[in-house]
Amino acid sequence: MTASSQTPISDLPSQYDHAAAQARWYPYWESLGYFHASTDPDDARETFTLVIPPPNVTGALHLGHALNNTLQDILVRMKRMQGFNVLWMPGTDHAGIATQAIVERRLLEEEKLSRHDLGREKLVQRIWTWKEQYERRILGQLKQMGFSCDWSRLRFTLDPVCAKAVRETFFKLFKDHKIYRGKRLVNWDTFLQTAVSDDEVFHETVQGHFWHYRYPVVGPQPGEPTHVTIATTRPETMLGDTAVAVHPDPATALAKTEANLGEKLAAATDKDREPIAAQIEAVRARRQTKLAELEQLRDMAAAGRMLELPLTGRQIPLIADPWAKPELGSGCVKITPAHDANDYEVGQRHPEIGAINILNPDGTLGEGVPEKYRGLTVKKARRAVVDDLEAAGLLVEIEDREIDLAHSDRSKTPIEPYLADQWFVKMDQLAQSAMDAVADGRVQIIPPRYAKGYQDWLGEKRDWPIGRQLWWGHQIPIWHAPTATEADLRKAFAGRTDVVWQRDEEKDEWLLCAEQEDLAADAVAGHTLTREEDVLDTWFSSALWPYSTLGWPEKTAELARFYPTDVLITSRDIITLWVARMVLSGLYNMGEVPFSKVYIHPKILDAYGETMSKSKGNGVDPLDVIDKFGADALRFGIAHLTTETQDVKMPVEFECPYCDTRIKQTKKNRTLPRVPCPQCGKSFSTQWAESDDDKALPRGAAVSEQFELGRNFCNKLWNASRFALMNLADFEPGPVSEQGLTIEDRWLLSRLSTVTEQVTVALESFHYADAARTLYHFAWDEFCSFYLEMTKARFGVSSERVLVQRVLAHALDILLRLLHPMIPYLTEEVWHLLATVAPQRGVPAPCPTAESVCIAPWPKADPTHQDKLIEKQFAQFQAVLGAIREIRTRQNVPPKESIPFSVRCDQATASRLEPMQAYFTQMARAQATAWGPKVTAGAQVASVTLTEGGLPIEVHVDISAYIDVKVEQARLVKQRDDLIRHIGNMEKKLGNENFVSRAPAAVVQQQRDKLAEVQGQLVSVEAALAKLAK
RNA sequence: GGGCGAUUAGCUCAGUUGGCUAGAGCAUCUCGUUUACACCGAGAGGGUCGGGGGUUCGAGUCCCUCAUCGCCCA
Repeated sequence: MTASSQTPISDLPSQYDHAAAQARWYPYWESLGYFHASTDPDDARETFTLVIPPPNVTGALHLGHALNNTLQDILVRMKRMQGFNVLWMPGTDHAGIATQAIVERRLLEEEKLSRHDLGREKLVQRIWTWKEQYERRILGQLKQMGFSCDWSRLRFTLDPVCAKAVRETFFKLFKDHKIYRGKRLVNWDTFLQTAVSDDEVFHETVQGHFWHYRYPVVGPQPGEPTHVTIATTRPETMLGDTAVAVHPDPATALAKTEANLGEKLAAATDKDREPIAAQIEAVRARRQTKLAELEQLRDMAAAGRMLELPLTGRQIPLIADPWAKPELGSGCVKITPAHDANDYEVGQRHPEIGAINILNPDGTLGEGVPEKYRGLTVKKARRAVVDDLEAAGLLVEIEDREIDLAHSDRSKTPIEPYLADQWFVKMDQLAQSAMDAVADGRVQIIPPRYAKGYQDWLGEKRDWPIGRQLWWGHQIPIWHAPTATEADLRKAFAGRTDVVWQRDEEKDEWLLCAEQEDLAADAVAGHTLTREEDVLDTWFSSALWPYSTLGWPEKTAELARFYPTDVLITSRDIITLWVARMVLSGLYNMGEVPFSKVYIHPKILDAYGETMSKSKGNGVDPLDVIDKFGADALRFGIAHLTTETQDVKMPVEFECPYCDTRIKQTKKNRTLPRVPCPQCGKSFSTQWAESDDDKALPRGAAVSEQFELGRNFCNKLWNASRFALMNLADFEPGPVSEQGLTIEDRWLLSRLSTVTEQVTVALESFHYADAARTLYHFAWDEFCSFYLEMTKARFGVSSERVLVQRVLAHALDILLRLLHPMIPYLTEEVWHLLATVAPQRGVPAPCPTAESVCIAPWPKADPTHQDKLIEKQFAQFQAVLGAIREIRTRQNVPPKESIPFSVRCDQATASRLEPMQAYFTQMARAQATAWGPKVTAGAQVASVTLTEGGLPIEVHVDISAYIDVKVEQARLVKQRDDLIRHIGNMEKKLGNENFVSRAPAAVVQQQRDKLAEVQGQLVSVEAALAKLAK
């Protein structure tokens, strides 16, 4: 494609058409293969690689993804321009539980079917359909945002290439005895009938009860209590009790509690004192009333006494364990190891008490409870148990209480702690290797504060539960052989290295693991093998992402060239779940860390500081933002906000589809199905619309004003480019000699060089906001507001025209290249337009340019252009111009009127500024009447004294035709007072012996110079005042 | 309960190793369509840097403490 499909320069619209540019240039880049990383052996370019954090296929992308990928694309595009062979590896994640949960929920809602009605194969098929649909949508979104991934290498965590890596890793771990099966208390989702990880659980406080009831002591001896009282929020779990615990040393425990409270009291503020004092009182009282009894129970526990467990006919032991808190309740606590995390720990310390599972996978009560309760749901069982305890006269009290209840994030139903078989990876050595990699700097986490969480989490070395009772995922490559002997296995797999086995003593069976090929049910003669049903945790496959995507375990050209990758850019919430696991798996499988740098970026929050989510209704769809503001504006806005310490707060607004009014999103309106527009009165629908009436309304997009900055900036650039292009119609390439350059040319080249350096450094160190702000300021306030404005006066001068055109074409060229990573579409659009008028351009000599800015070389700062003196001199010009403009406005000089002014300054400054008269005319409608040290102010002038560049410059504007003495006096008086106060402060400082003797000499001198300047200013102001008073 | 981070103009944010009278964008006010841009131009107003201590010649910046908010881990 060439620019011929673009509009001719003379017809360019005055607003940047982002939609057209997006449609034009993305296919262009793709068709020319710019995003494709090369494995050609003759390609000697250094590689630069990063893998995308694969978005999961649960749903569409949100602004968080936009941020994450914008930052990656900015880096990738810069590196590509710097000449690297860049691979940005794209892909998506199957997100096992999340995706299956969504498809199951829809299945139930729309067809009233459970997954069991459908069967494994059909359900998985449905999920694949879902995946295809959402993957397409996600990829479309990524492309619209302009991301330059190597799409020819697209991967999915469940595709055959990744599956091979997963199989290989599992096999290797199993062979290394790093995988085992054990019983663990898991978070059981009774709706989805699977274990969910801690990260998939959210807590909610609900109104509940605290039931107190009594267990009879078996054969109480004289003087002993006949019952112990326990309390629970979940009475039905008593059916699974296997002990009651009492503290082994209640006296010491109470004393310790009291001592702790005492310390707290001493440190407390007045208002906190009272409740703490009350607590201490309670503990003391308790020692009086309860201690003897608790000690007696403790002795009974030591003696092996038993309790009657009501309703079950079982007897359970009284045990001594510190989990029982003597200061709380009765001091005794029931122990249900199979259904409570703390009780499970107690069970580990007292293995003899055992554990009884009372639940079926679907959340009804099962084999472990008396006949009568079997098949009841937890809710019904709770009522039955409470009723039966009451009937038995054992219920003591029911207390109302707020309870922290765990819910599954996936099904939104309450979690039941549940003892289940689980597959684990042993983490001791693996975790250590990942800790070492960060500790010794092979992996650098940026900003470094995030390394602490990473190290702390790995330091616990908790084994990794990898099994999920799901159907969507990598099925665990284990076959159970309950009947075969090891001799059978040896015989069946003689000579094969791709099958290994281990004994599971507890289950009394052999576990076989097969490397890549599945085992047939009859693979062992005379025995039947059954495949493990569980699938692997999604993180198991994403842990391999940096090399599974490159084809490992095959020895591919990609793997050889692109592993290890360079950078990973991600969000802080998956540092442990994902980053840590990639590091340890990379070390384990590849022997090398998967990336050397991890950049952790901020999160996008709404105006209330809450994370955005569809379920809260405060989410913003990047496509809505693109529609409204354009992809470039979205990207620039994001870069501009990505600072190091702050999360990105983004006030969300609805946009009325009728009248474009923006309506601030509130916690109240963000969950409504329809919202009325306060401007035009009509209602529009939101994401919550369900009824046909609501759905019929046009949708109000959710956007944020934060993107206006980017949109305005793009439009500014567009118009600046348009102006430049119009004036370059007769451009002729040629050399630019140093001698021909004016002060403004040299200023621009100097600034360009400095900015190039700053932007490069900022982007290479992930300081996106710095880079964006630097470019924004340079492009708008310097390139547009000064250089372009000044060209207006120069284009008409035939002797200057050619040179100005050459400098301008060069400046625009560099600016486009520096901006391309952030705003790729606009820069590409202009790049091609520029090529039509100035295909060869450059300073000092013109050279042919790249066909696309996407592959144009990244600008190099030319240090010979950097000139601090020129910048200072230019600043003087700006200051004089500013002074004239200020006086004009203040004195209400009509904009069209030209006014005379004079400047008193040293001769050198005068001879520099005097030739710039054309600009004072052009930019301030002012004519200089005199320049130099001998200039005196006329009678009716408004004056400003500048200290720009050290020496005072007095600007006197003749306003005899307009003067408003009062206005001028008021301003001067205010200025004088400010100066006097300021001088006072500085004199005080300089009069301080400590300051003069202890501060660095340079700082002291600086203060003295400043004082002199300001005193000079004061003299001028007072002189001006005196003149007005006449 | 432990850890991390934040608190600067009405709003969203900058502010390098402590050192010019604390900056930007949006919003507000005044004026404006003169060679690209009203998604624009010129100018103005607006801040006890969350509170309180401390270190220092000097604190938005360093230390302590309190308050509020957010996130992570128990």
